Parts: sequence; structure tokens; C-alpha cells
Amino acid sequence: MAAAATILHADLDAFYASVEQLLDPSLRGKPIAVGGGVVLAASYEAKAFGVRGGMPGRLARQLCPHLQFVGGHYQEYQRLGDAAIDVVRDFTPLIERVSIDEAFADVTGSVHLFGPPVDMAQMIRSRVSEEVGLPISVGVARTKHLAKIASQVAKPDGLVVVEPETELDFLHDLPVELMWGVGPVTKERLAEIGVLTIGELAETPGRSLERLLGRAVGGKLGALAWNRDPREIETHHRARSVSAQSALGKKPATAEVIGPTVRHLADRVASRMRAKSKAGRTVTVRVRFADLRAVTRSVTLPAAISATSILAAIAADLVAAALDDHSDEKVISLLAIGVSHLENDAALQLELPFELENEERRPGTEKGAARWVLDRAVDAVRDKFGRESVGYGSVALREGGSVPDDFRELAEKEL
DNA sequence: TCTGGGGTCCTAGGACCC
DNA sequence: TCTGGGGTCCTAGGACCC
Repeated sequence: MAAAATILHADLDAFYASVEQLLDPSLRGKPIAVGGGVVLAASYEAKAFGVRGGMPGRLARQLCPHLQFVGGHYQEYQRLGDAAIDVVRDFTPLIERVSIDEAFADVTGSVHLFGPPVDMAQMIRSRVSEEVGLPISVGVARTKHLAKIASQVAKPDGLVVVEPETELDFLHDLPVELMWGVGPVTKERLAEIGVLTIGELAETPGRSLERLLGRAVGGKLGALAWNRDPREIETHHRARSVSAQSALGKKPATAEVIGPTVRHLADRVASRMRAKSKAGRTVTVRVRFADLRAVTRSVTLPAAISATSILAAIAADLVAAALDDHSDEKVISLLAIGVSHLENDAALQLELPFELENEERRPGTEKGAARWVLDRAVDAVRDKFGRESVGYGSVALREGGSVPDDFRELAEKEL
């Protein structure tokens, strides 16, 4: 006997744009976009003109001349996103929060309390609408993959239930790009062999898919097309990497540009690691050139680090190495720093005495330890007085950035 | 269409060890 | 000295997701 459809996928519609329309009633019914240089979210009125998330602002304006750019209520995004997901949490503790505006829920054990899953989905939708004021779409199915597709089909502001008996009928008429894991490249590769729908994908031999897309992607898509989705709800997962990047427009690849940027990024990454009591062994940098081609350089250390100055020094070396290998490139458009191979750093969890002695006055103290103490001191001051109160001499960097730091803070928040 | 920021996972080749 | 096979780690790049 087939299991019942008890997985919910709840997804707020056009989230940032809906929040802006909630906060400012004069924006309701109008084409708006959140963002500036790039569209972070578009209202459904804007989507009707072809405006999409991730689209350059200039293009969006061409498509929709009356498009109004709004935004900046980042605290509200977090608050309202949490409030909506908390409504789902009232029905089950088995929640997997995917992002600020989206979560899976397993309500198998809640049926005896709240009735069938479709009733719970409807209650969630009306409660989010009434208590939070935002439209939310819900998909209900037996697996995560189907529930996710169902919520996409349900949008905007809808509910779709996929009963176990109708799963393949539901799935096989849909275009392949609705599948989890099919992006632009995979869609194009499939189109080249005449595969446009999930049904056509299901009919394609597994060997052909693996040859075309690689073993992992081909195997996974083949399984999903036949509705075999082994994924379970994961209520918590730990971070595997921490990174930060900064788009630079077009800047000369000089020490004056690279030095401050690397320090700023290293500061962001390292302070976030310390806040989570993490340290990492692998440092990766990414350098993007004027033509948007990007290269990465990485190094794996014998011991994990989390000190800003050490990370900055290693990252600077890696950037220099990458530029050395591409000495014909004179202009860069992006720098990124990441740290992976994360470990829990027990030492970081200690409350250390708040002292700022310099290295010379601490005989026997290794430089790394002194730097680490300094970093912890900076973290503590920032906790008290705010992020801008102490810097590493690179605060003047912000003028070119198109995405406010508040938004970055939001994106990096533990969900 | 030349575009942000933070992530995850996969692939392929090479080094190294047993 | 040469050779085989398996496993693991590292590095660079790429696709994808929100």
C-alpha cells in the first residue's frame, strides 16, 4: 500500500515584493521590484512583463517601463518570513527550512490532531494570510520533490495536492525545468536529445542520461522522473562552508583595489565563523575578470583557522597566485573568499579575558593566538556597539556596492 | 543577458599510501 | 625494478539552488 501524501512544501509568493506591498499599500497592484542593480524579487504585476529575479535592473526597466524599484526593509523580511514559517511549525516540529521564505514539513504524525494534510495546508494558507498578511502557496504530496513541484504549480497564492495514485500523471506532463536539479545547462542538454517533459525524461534510458549529464545528475534525474525521491526532511544541517564576495564593477587588478577588498571579505568571513565557533582548514578565493570568466585558487592547511588577519594574509597570497597565472588580465570584476572543511572550535567557545596586549608584551605567546585574542575583542565590541564601530581599516570600501550590508546580514543568517 | 550574494554537490586529474 | 588496484585527499572548475 502506498504511503499517504503528508509532505507539505510552503513557499511565500514573490516574497520581498509582497512584503513591500504589505508595508506600503500604495504599491499594491503595481509592478514593483526589490533591488537596484539586480532584481532580487519582482511582484506578480512585474512578472507579467517578464521581469524575473536575478535580472539586471536595466533590462527589467526595458521590459517594464513603469517598474518601480523599492526595498530595504530587510529586518521586516526576516521578521515576516519567521512569522510565516512559525505558523507551519504550529502543525509539526518536523520542519526543514530551506530559505527565508520556504519550508518543508512532515505532517504524518499530526493527522490525528488536525485532520488530513489538505486541511492543514488550507489552515496554514489562511492563517498566514490573516496573521502575517502575505500570500503563501502550498504543495502537498508523498515526497519532497513532488511537494515542491506542487507548490510551484500552485503559485500564485494556491494549493495543489498530489494524491499518490495520480503522481506519475501529474509529473509526466510537466516541463523538465520544474525538476529540482535542472537548470539552464541541463535543460539545454536535454532539449538537444528531444527531451522536454518529465515524461520524456522518464522514457530515456538511464545509460543515455548518465552519458549526457554525468553519473550523479543523470542517475538522480532518472530516479526523480520515475518518482523515486529518497530525500527525507532534515530538521537541521550544519554549514559546510562560509564565504563572502564583492562585485567590483570593473576595477584595475592593483594592490590598492585588492588589499582593502580582501581584508574586508576576510573580516566578514572570519567574524561569522567565530560567531558560530567554527574554524576551517581550506581557504578558497575566486577572482572574476572583466569578461566574467572566473578562476579559483585554494589551499588546505594542516590546522583550522578563524583569525581575520591570518585568513586575509592567506587569501591575499592566493589572489596574487591567481593573478600571476593570468598576468594578461588587467581588470577584475569580483573577488570572493571562502573557508571550508569547517570544524567546531572548542577554544572559541571559551570566554576569554578581554585584553588587548600586543605581541611583544606577551612573551611565549604565538602570533596566531594574539591575533585571535584581538579578533575576539573586535567581535565583542561589535556585539555591543554595532558592526561599524570597529573595522580593519577598510570601511571606506562600501560606495560601489549595489547590495546593502543589511541584506548580506540577512542572507547569511542561520535559518 | 553580460548579472548579486551565500551556499551545496559533483567531476576529473594528480598525489600519495597500502 | 616494474607493475596492478583500491582508497583517500587535494585542487580547479562547473551546475545548481534560494
